[in-house]
Amino acid sequence: MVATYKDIRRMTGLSLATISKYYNGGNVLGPNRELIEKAATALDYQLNNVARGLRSRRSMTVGVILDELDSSFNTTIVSRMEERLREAGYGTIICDSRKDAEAQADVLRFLVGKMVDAIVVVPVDDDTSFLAPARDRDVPVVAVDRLMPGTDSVIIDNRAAIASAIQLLTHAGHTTIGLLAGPDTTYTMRERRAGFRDAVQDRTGLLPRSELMTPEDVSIEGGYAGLRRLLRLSAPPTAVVCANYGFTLGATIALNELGQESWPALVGFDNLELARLIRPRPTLVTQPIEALALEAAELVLQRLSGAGPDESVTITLETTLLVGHEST
Amino acid sequence: MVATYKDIRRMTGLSLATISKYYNGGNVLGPNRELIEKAATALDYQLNNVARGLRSRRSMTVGVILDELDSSFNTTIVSRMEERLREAGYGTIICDSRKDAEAQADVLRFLVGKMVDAIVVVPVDDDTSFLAPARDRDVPVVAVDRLMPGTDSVIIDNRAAIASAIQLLTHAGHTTIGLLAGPDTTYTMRERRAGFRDAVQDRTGLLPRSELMTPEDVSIEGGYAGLRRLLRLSAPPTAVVCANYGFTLGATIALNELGQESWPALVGFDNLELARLIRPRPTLVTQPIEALALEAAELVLQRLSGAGPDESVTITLETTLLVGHEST
DNA sequence: CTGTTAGCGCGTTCAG
DNA sequence: CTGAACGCGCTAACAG
Repeated sequence: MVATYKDIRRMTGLSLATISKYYNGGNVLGPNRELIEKAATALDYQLNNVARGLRSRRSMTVGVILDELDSSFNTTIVSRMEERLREAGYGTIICDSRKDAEAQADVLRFLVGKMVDAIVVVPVDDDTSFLAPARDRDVPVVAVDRLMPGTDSVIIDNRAAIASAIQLLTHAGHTTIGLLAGPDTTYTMRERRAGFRDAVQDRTGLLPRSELMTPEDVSIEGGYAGLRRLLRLSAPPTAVVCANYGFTLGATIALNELGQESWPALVGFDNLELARLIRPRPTLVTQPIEALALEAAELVLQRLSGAGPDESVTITLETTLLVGHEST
Repeated sequence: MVATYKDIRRMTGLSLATISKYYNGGNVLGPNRELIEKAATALDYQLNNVARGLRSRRSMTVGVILDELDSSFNTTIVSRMEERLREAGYGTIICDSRKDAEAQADVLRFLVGKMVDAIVVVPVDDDTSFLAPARDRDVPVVAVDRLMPGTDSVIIDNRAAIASAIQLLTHAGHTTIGLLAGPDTTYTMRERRAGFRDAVQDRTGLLPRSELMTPEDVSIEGGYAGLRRLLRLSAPPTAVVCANYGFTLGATIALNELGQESWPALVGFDNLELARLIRPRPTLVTQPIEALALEAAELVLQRLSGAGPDESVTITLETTLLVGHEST
């Protein structure tokens, strides 16, 4: 049987209230503190967080919903966030929505039912209606990597990220540049495509032809097919920007299957580890993923402590451009 | 304010016991069921799992401790396990031990304090003493990818996995084969090295020279350095087996930096996605990672339901060999 | 089948 | 600073 306050009372003769105070930072006399500590170690006592949560209406857990778990971006987010939250005493319950909106709504309800104190989400798309159960119960929500109106968000400056890539490429003399990006249904892709269009117009004075920025499936396969399509155009691009990590992978696979002569310059996204594996070594738009995670964690903790403004907060971080070899 | 049984009682006139029975699968008369259902939707009622857990002594969460989160192996494990456990109503709290034994002991205590109903762990090393707090409180533990005496374990047949690789290579005429593996401090590496030694002796009649199987740091860098070392030997191997995914990556990076002529045959581990990216396309020992996760989840659920034998259970799964190109 | 009565382990009033 | 008493929301005996 697991020890409770009652067992400590039996050993120390103190009352439950005093013991409770000891564990909650109240003032307890020195001798009594020692009594409690001795009893606790003797009994191998451990606070019961469930009972505690019942009274204090806090489960000391936060829920994290990811659109996929098999991505280095999300893995880093979870790892860093979990570390920070645990430091603050919170457990992290993760759920994978598998990029499925219905599953996402399900797991949100699941988490709300689990009485999580807050929810962090990398959402499937821009639809925020699935958050209703959380809002109804005043469970704070923080979105990562998506700007969601009325919700705290931690994002990167997608337009600036793409613009930095375009600047590098135009500076190197490229005038026909292709983009591998997904459909405009998610904030991230919409911003990156818009950033591409604006930056190209800015630097060349012309809007990019639409065939240079046709939406692809958001997947490695999409990047693969997209790159091949771009190179088959009558006026193919001499440089290609990949709007995320999967596209970068897919495009690289396609390049590897082609003759070396026909390689366009490539600018990819994320994952430094990979850069060493790939020929040609791509230039990479590098997101501050760990910082993103930490900002999100801090935002959660701030909301949980009741601090922070009434309106929703948006934190925007900048990317850096890591220039590769053979690619510009 | 969130609704409780009392609110439902007020709306229906029924007693708390009846409402409880309704939510716990007891027999409740049709009209009463409807009354409760109507009240519940009107009040937007949701069961309070914390209160429930206090009575029933189950938090309906399981803790998962990973030695690292940034590995496709562990990511797949978590993703599949989480899915299955959620299906059964359990939340999954993850913790990253970052391959640090002390951190591992800390998070275990953290999870026990969070009243998790069971713990799944991919342990840092073979030392099981850190599990004591869980054992003391009768929290079932399942180890994944490590054989731990006295603990339920789900593992793969590491010796057979390596043997299948050696068989392929010797069949292709290789007689001098190198191994990239870590030190013998973890079960997995110990088994794979032993499997290598035995299989080579089996097929060639000779024990492999120790310089062909020197331990390397378990990392991409270790694989990189190890492959270069092997190729600089006076009698370098004509084929190399990589004992895990990181070594496979590192070795491939090293190969890419060398001239094509000097490539030995390579057999790697895991990650099919990667295979398409790499030249030469390696032969891969493929672990049934999803099956591993599902077996672990089922084992947990079985223990949670009180079933299963008194002794600890070991489940062993087989790997398959995915033969690549240009590599044998 | 339903209602009544006790708690689960802890935090929080209030007196003292 | 300490103790007694109550209740958080729910489940588990019992009666009826």
